[in-house]
Amino acid sequence: MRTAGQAEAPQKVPGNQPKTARGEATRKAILSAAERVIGAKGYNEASIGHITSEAGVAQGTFYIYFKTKEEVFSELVLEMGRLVRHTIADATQNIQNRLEAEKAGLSAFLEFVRAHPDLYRIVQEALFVDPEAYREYYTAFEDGYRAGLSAAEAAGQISAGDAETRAWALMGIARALGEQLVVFNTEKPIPDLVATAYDLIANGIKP
Amino acid sequence: MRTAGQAEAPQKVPGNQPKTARGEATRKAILSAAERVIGAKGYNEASIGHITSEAGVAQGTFYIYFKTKEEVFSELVLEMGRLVRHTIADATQNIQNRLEAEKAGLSAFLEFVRAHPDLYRIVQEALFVDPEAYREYYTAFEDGYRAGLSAAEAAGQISAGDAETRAWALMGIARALGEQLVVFNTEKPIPDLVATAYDLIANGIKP
DNA sequence: ATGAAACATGAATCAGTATTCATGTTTATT
DNA sequence: AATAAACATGAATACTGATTCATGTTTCAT
Repeated sequence: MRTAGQAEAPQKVPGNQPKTARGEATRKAILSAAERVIGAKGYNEASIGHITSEAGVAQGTFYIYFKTKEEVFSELVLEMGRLVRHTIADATQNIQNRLEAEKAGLSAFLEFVRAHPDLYRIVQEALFVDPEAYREYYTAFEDGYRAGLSAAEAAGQISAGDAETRAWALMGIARALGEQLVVFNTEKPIPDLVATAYDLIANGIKP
Repeated sequence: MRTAGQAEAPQKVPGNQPKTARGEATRKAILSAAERVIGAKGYNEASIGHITSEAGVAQGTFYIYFKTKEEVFSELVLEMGRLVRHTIADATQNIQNRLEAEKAGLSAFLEFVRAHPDLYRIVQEALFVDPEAYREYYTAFEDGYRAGLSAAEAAGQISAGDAETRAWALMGIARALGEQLVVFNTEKPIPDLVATAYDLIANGIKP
């Protein structure tokens, strides 16, 4: 475990790591069922019974792999964070110009959100179920974002301005548009959303 | 109703409207206690017992004024919506220039959020507890926002661009900065946040 | 002043559901 | 093929907490 290669937080030990292929598969099935069920019903309405029956295992099996209901939830939030950051990093890593990277990153984020609406809602709910995971999720983002903006400013690719506040504002834009897709089911195609947002981010709205 | 003047939604009948001054006071006490308790602990952790004891009344008294736990929650979300819209409308109504109005509105919003952190968290949680109230909250905002942007565009006060998407993006910025205050407890003074955000909104970040 | 409507009480009900556990079954190693 | 460790089961436990209700108390119109 602790996956050399990525090196994520080494703190808390998971309930139980599977030691055979069968166990591995069962754990994954439960995690994936939890994503769907919690994403759809919310944390409180989603019972262990719902999750295990969706996963096709007995109720007690859940506790072989997770200590508590909250633990599986936290794991989902962490996974969401890793996936999103990875997706965005992939989409932007070869782009030198910051403004172009901004556009590509936003687009990749929105595609991801549309493909994983459950994970999106789970992160929202983390504010109440697991506040620390929630803060970590956004703080990890903000760290990278701010660093990118500072570098771009130093390189003269963007104008001067407080990188931290800008990072939060830009994340807010992405989040709001993601919510359009997942919660409000807008008809607008992602490229249109990205185009409008990009124009706002690059040029502002002054005449 | 699309809000002529005040005229809020007349649809659903509340559990029970008080008919005496005493009842009025008790109902208000419960509602206010609910705001504090639910805001602090979240919907699920906040029990009726917590709320009534915070309000200084017996448990059964709750059900004289509210049919269910969910009903008091929904009422809080509605109240939050009314208050925020009212606050922003007040702060911007005498400002002709759209960009200036944007700045004043954002500032008023952030001050409000700082003064009512509980209400802010309650709206977030509505996505799971009462999704319809959540959508109404943001849709009501968006309606006004979009109309304002369209008018400003027609008047040549801002550049051309899709008003709906812009409205969502700008709301996203406000929301993200509000979260900075309430969830992440930033040290930055509100005027600094507003200044950075305003520069972004007006001019963008291109060099 | 008085009776009916409003309001208030808090103990009892009732249901849901997270978690545990005693008991089997499967897998991997020898 | 035998055995210990892993894995799986689902019924039983244990507890929480929303809602109800039978019984007072207060308010107010007459």
